Amino acid sequence: MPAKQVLIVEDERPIREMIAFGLKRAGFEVREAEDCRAARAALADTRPDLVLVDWMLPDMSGLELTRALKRDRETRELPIILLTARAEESDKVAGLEGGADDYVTKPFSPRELLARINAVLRRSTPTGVDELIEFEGLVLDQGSHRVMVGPRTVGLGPTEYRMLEFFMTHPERVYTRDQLLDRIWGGNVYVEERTIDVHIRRLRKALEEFGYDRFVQTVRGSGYRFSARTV
Amino acid sequence: MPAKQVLIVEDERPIREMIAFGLKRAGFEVREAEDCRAARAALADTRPDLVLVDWMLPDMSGLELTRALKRDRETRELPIILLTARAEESDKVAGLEGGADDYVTKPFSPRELLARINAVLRRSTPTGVDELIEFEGLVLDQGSHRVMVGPRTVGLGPTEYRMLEFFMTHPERVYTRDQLLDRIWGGNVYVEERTIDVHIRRLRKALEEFGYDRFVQTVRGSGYRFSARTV
DNA sequence: GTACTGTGTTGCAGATTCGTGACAAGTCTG
DNA sequence: CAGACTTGTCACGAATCTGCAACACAGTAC
Repeated sequence: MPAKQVLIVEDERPIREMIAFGLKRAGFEVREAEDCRAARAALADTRPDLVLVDWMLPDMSGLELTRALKRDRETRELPIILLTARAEESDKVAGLEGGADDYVTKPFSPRELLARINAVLRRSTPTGVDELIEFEGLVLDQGSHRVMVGPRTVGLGPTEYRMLEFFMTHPERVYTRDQLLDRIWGGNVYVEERTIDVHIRRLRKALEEFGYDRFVQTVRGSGYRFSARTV
Repeated sequence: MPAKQVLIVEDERPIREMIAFGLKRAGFEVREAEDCRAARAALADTRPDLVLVDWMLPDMSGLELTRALKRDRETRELPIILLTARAEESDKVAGLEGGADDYVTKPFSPRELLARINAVLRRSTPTGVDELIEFEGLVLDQGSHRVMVGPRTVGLGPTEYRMLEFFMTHPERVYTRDQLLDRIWGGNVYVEERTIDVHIRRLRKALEEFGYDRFVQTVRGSGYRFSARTV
């Protein structure tokens, strides 16, 4: 079982680091964000397995962030735990109604926090990257998000590399060529949409060499999808 | 783009009709309900794209209705806009926490209402493709009937896909070929009405492959209806 | 029954979308 | 600079989708 990744959204640095320390010791991989903007940026990059959100944040309340994440299809499944101060506890109902999966009142013991996290993770369905990693021979180094195919990376150019990386972190979902350009080539580059097809082809070819066929699927009229399902 | 359907829940008839008039002029399809009970009945019949709820209603407060709708998995996704009188404005926070997507204070100009509606719809309705993805799979959560069409390559072309998508979101209701052309093909395309029949045939055929017969029903002289009832 | 209307079914040609190989320009390495 | 490697485009054929017409069948009115 690869390490679970937790994103901590908390503005007060000491608290944040304390939590991070505790989680790392418990075997979690930790990412940190000091406000909602940073959190969104982090989420756009990589999807963690769980998000810890402080109730009070400088730019947007944790509740609002929760609500926003639960509203977005992209992040709806993401388990969220709210951190609230005792005084704010009366708002816990609002917190849960906002879509949070659980809440923990400060001050809390590391043991309690861990218990909550594990409980929420157990509840949430793990059909995603992890499954992919374990199920298939492809190795996804969760830390640096480096994708390795077989003993050496062969036949994959940097672009196909990024493409595979993106697909592995966003499986089971169809992306239009437009979206792929956005998320793999990044922002404002002018590239023909059909170019995607060519890179898809190259990626497929490279994967085939290792017996990984049918992972990149075409959804006619829409785009492409990366799937571990045997179809 | 097919016309969006809005359900107005408002007990005072003049206000309700005024709003309805404005929305129709703006190209929306409008349904009306005078209280929460009627609203629920209407929702059981057909699911609109958005609901306008008055704060003060005879049988249940708009806030309660909002909360109830947001609590039910069936209607959770449904965007809701609350209509509040100026005096009630202090409750707006409660309204939003109850799950409403936006609120508008009376009196409001038609223009403002339209702006809010469009904003909410923009937020809640992803691009066509994304919507597809959401149904990719394919999941019809129709009450207790959960219908799934296997993963991709169901023999469904984009058009049949949109057709199924439309039917799934508007079940239990008869649509004429004319309406189907409007809402599935969108606005101004000249297509023979009989073409609908062909696509209906293809959709039926594809569904049959998965044992989902009799979902698409013919209403002779009128049109077609999609029903999840096993009849 | 007969005529008539509405719907089911099938085949097909044009249109659209995708897969694939080739290629020139660009980049990096030594 | 040569050579190896990447990368974006293009062109062409293959696969698929789409709307239509034509025919078959069912329901209805007389």
